[in-house]
Amino acid sequence: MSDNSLKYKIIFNDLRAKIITGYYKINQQLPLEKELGDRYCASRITVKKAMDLLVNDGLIIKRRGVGSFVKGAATLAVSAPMGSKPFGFTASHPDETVSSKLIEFSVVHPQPDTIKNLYLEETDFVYHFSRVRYLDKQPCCIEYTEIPINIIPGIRIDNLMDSVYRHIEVETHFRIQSQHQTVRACRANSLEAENLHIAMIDPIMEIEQVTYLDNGMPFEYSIIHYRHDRYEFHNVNIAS
Amino acid sequence: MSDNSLKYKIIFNDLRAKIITGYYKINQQLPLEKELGDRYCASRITVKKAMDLLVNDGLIIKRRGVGSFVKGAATLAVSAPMGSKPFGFTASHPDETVSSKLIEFSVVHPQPDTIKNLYLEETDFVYHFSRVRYLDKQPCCIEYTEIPINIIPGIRIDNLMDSVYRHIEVETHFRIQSQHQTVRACRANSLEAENLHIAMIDPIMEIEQVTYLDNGMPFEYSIIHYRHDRYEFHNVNIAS
DNA sequence: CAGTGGTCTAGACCACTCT
DNA sequence: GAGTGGTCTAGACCACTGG
Repeated sequence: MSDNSLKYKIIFNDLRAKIITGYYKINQQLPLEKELGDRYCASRITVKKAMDLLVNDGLIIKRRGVGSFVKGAATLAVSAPMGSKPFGFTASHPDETVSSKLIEFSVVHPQPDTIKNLYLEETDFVYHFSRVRYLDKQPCCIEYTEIPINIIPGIRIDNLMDSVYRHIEVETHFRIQSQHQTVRACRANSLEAENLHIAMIDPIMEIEQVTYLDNGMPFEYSIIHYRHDRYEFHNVNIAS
Repeated sequence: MSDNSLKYKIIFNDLRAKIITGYYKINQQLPLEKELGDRYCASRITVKKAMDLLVNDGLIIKRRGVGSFVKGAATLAVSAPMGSKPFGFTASHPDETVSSKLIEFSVVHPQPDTIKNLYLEETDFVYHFSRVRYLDKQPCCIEYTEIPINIIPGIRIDNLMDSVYRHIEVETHFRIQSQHQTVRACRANSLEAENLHIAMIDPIMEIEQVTYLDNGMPFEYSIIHYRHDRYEFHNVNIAS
């Protein structure tokens, strides 16, 4: 999966590292596509593909007739090395200690929002669970999740104390391919106030998300409520 | 600008419209890249480029050895037609009546966050203004903005009642090229509570953003506070 | 005018899925 | 084995920038 020996990924990762570490400085011009092609023994098209990915991540801009330049916000931009895009709470925090407290775990019929987003029937069954998630012992968010038992069978309590996504990728031959998210602000309820150690008037960042397997099937509907001081969402928009 | 006679944009827009209108239904297989190439008189590479853009927008998935399929969340996905990516409040709400109330407008030295994000000196001058923004007369958000006078000269009060971005694209030869955003939840202050017609305990969606011209220069630092019930943020993540 | 990146093609080969 | 999409190339032409 995600083979990093591909030329365009090698070039992307190499240029990305040189930008982030400051080898290429802000506003500095990058080598020309043709020259990078020679350097990496790649065609101009392959170099262009790698550099277009850097544009999408907000690290560089390209100006026709002029050249390519490191963007001002390069070090702040949302950019991960190719082949290591993280999905899920555990994978998103590799440098911190992730722990969980299980609030609820049952098998029930799906909620209306789950039915709608995962294309289920009222009579289907789903794993229904909620967890408080901690980073280095500090409460960070509460997740409310439903996963159909037909798609991902065999979830047990010990999976919930660890990473559910890891269980899925290990126990099935599927990979997690994509995630659609909606971000909102809302207020905490009493359960959240107690478990996240906040006041009920404190704001909450709500993420509503549907996660997809690599066969195109949506397998998870989840609402995540973050402490507002433990989460922010980064985004880059590029004109078409 | 953004020439829509390009083949890959035509193909992207056409397929996108057919997915959104339901001509291609959820989970339905799209025609093969080769067949679409014949149909649009384009090479397979050009068709692939258009379809990869659909993947990025969350409208389809591609499975090697199998084909391409309309994604479940296709109609909910974040996708705009090529050549019409909107930047700014006015352009993002073409179907509603946008109006503004000016709270403050002055020329001052930049705030520390502006200095840091736009690479200014303490001794530079910026336009400093804040506006309440209304959709169909309903208060929606407050924007707090600073723009260096050296980069975009000639902003006047009547520009602030309209779209500042439109003023920039009309009065300068620059285009707005990209925007880096950070999204958070926070609480309203008394000014916001009064102007947005909400309570001080109500949550707020905060967008902190830096906007770039097509020469790579950041020209605007802005904080936008939205009513939590008038804004949500959509996002699609694709594994690399 | 020379030189940049943008688009597009034809063709090749590979990795993968399904039967 | 047949057929899909993924990667990569060499080469062409175009649009744009700057001197």
